[in-house]
Amino acid sequence: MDEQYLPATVEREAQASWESNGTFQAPDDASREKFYCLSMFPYPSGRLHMGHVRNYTIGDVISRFERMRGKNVLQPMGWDAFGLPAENAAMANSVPPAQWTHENIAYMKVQLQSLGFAIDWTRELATCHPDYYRWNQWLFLRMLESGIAYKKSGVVNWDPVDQTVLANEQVIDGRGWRTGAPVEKREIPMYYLEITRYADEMLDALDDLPGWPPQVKTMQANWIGRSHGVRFAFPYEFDGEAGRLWVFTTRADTIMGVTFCAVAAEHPLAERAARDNPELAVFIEACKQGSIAEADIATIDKKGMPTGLRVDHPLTGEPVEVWVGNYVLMSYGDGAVMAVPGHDERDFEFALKYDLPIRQVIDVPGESFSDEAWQPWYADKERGRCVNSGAYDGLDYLEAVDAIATDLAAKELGEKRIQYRLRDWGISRQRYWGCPIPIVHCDACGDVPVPDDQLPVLLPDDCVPDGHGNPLNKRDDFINTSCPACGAPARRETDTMDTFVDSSWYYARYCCRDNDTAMTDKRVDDWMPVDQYIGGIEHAILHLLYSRFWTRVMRDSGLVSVDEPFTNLLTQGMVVAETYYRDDAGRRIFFNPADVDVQRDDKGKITGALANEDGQPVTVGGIEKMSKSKNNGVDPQTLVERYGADTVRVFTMFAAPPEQSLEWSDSGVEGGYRFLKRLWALAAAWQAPVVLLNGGGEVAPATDDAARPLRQEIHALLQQALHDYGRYQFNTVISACMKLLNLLGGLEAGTDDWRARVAHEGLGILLRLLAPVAPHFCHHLWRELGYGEEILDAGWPGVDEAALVKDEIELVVQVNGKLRGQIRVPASSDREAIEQAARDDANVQRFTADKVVRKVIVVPGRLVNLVVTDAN
RNA sequence: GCGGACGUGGCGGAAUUGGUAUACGCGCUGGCUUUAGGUGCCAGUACCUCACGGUGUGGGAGUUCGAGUCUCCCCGUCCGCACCA
Repeated sequence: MDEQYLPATVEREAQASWESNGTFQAPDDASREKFYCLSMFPYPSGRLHMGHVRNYTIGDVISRFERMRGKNVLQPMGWDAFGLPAENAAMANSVPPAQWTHENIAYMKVQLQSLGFAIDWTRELATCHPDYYRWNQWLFLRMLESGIAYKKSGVVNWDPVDQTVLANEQVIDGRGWRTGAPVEKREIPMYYLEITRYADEMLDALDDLPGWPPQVKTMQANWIGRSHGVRFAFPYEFDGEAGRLWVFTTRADTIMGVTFCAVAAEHPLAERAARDNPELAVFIEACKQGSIAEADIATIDKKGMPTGLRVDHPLTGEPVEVWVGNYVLMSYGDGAVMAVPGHDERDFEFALKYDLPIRQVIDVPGESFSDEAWQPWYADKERGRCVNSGAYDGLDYLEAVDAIATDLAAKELGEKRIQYRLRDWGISRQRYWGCPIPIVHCDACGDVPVPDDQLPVLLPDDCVPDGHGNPLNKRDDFINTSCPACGAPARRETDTMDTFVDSSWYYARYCCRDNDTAMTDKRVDDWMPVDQYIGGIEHAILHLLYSRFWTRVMRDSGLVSVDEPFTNLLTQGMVVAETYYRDDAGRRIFFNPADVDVQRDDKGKITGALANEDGQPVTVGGIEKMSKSKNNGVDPQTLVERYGADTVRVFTMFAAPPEQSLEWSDSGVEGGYRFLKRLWALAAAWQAPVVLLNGGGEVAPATDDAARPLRQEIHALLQQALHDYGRYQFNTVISACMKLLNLLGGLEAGTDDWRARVAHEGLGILLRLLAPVAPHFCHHLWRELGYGEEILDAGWPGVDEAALVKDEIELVVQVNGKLRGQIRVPASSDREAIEQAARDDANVQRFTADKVVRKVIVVPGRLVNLVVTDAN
């Protein structure tokens, strides 16, 4: 074998071998134990970034690990190929999004292959392909039939200059990103999916997902936001016209503290009041400025204006002023809220600002009410009792809510109600590069679904967006069609679907990608659910919730038999790196980490950095997520070319556990490379004796006494590595591999038989442990040293329990919890013997001599703690 | 604003889940090898102290024989918020 580790050669050969043997094609064989390992598919943005490399390396390590444990592993890959960036690139380069997307896919596929991922490429799919998106359309039509899909008006960001709908991302500080014009909210008709129909089921099912991180489940539960409360109405009569202002509250017990109501700017009452109140009309118009993003709405200055209208308190009949509030959302509940400034912080601030009355109606133990000192204390449901509330005085939360709901119901003005924060999913996008919504608009028949036999509605692939609306609207060949119902000339819907639709079921399609007559088939049930799903924490809510919803819709349509798509979920951390910059005439210029030289003091502490181009200092700007704007990204391609894929994989897995953020470090990569080179050198040095042993059939482990301590350590490290593989903590797996190498490093394998056997056993274990992480490297050495043909099929190493047995154990001795000594005792020692040995230790006696031992704690295998006090 | 995380040497991180804090790697210091080296190898490296010993896991309190780990309060950083994917 080569004395030198040449990654390019090793990796080329290994990849060619896997390719020609079809090693990673997962057979549809339901008789074998399956493992479906899935990483979130990439958006084909152009080149792989380190976040992709990390995501797919984690998935690949798990796939190879499960395969070596004997499972039939499916690891597919595809492309989330519709989306906004392709339209932006089209505008910048005058290239159709389709062409740009396909070129990116071709390039990134080569990159993925160069990293040696164990992917079954025969199942590759792209969501922009008609074979895929036709099933989006087909299932959408089923949802229309079942009523899950429906049409209603929704609010979008509108750029009045470009006359186009903007994504939240395209709104910067309330203005359109290209025009700088203040963005307006505009209502348009859209299609919605009734995800709220599954709100209860999806919420309750979270308890049955033990393989999901608790924080993700908490986030989903909060997002669904099931709350128990009362929906009730304030009756009114204006100019002889009677009506009801409906609101929802979870704090019906505070209803007697209502001092005003607030409605959204789009609320009918606001519009009515504005008819003869120009000032209010101006205010309402102002409220309609700005983006629809909830984060923006929630952080704006809370402003309001009185409508001059008064409604009646449903229980007391007192008049209650109605205000318009810019913080009230029309899309949530009924677009109106009751305000109880005495017991709600936001209402309290609003009341102070506009000098509205504040009334205490809940007793707050230990707090006294006064206008100056009152802190709006959101009375604890367990403790607060009603005061100043007439008939409800003295009732606790539950009693008060019951009594008030009963009284409201008697007047037919309200009832208890369960409400969700979750809103139905609006899927219409006024964009070109997406899946067409299969609807035809006919003057006579209205909105007519496209019949199944006319699917797919093909998206023209040669449009070039120009930033002024959806280019499909200018494509007569797309728009003009005939009505499927009456045959008259009609127009196609030009809205496309949210790209979250595409990503809501791709995991199922991998299982039956070649089926051109049905969305799913039996093979989907054989592979599903996904055993391990891996992706960024940023998808914790939306993508995962939509996928859980879509799976249930498919289940209820008889397309899959599972309830949940993903049994286990791993949310990987971000890839971050140091930033470097200079401020130049008000502009901040960022330097790539590869283009600066870091300065350190004698202790290795960073003192500054110099730019390579001119040797002048740059500012060290802190650790940030790798991004184009901060120019702190590292190109995986360059690294693979310099060090090989295995080194990149080793570093990526070693630098941090999968869930934590991973900080980039050039010297850390060097460390990974050094490790592989040292291991290679060891294998080269041991080649002769190991190959000799492997040539003679089954190799028995060394039984000599001299081998015992080494074998004990080898198997202890193996045990730790197996434990950490089991919990997917790969950084400590690699740590164990490094320790194994350090341990084996001093062994002269060629000098006698027991050393050769220990070397053979240790190296065999090490190569298999490392194989999922550095697959090309281990594949190569496994063959070179004669262990066998394919390390993937070599079987997973197991701990030799007999080798772990120790004659003597070490224990530490504490006195009052402080470390005072170490003792060695026979492993068979009982509690008394251990305690006596601890008391006898010379250094321990220094600290116990003039004290009284009150208590002795013996933790087997770990420590002895002597609790002492002064003699008196 | 709401929701969810995180905080340990100069740095990334470890701590078998309440039991020796800092494993492994990087960096740094010193030495050896090499024609040379940005290669390789060896040793040292939390802080204070000559030492005995003491201190130390963002800050403050608490539970415990024992807390990085559990509880409460505070500070800081990061992620998501429905049209980025």
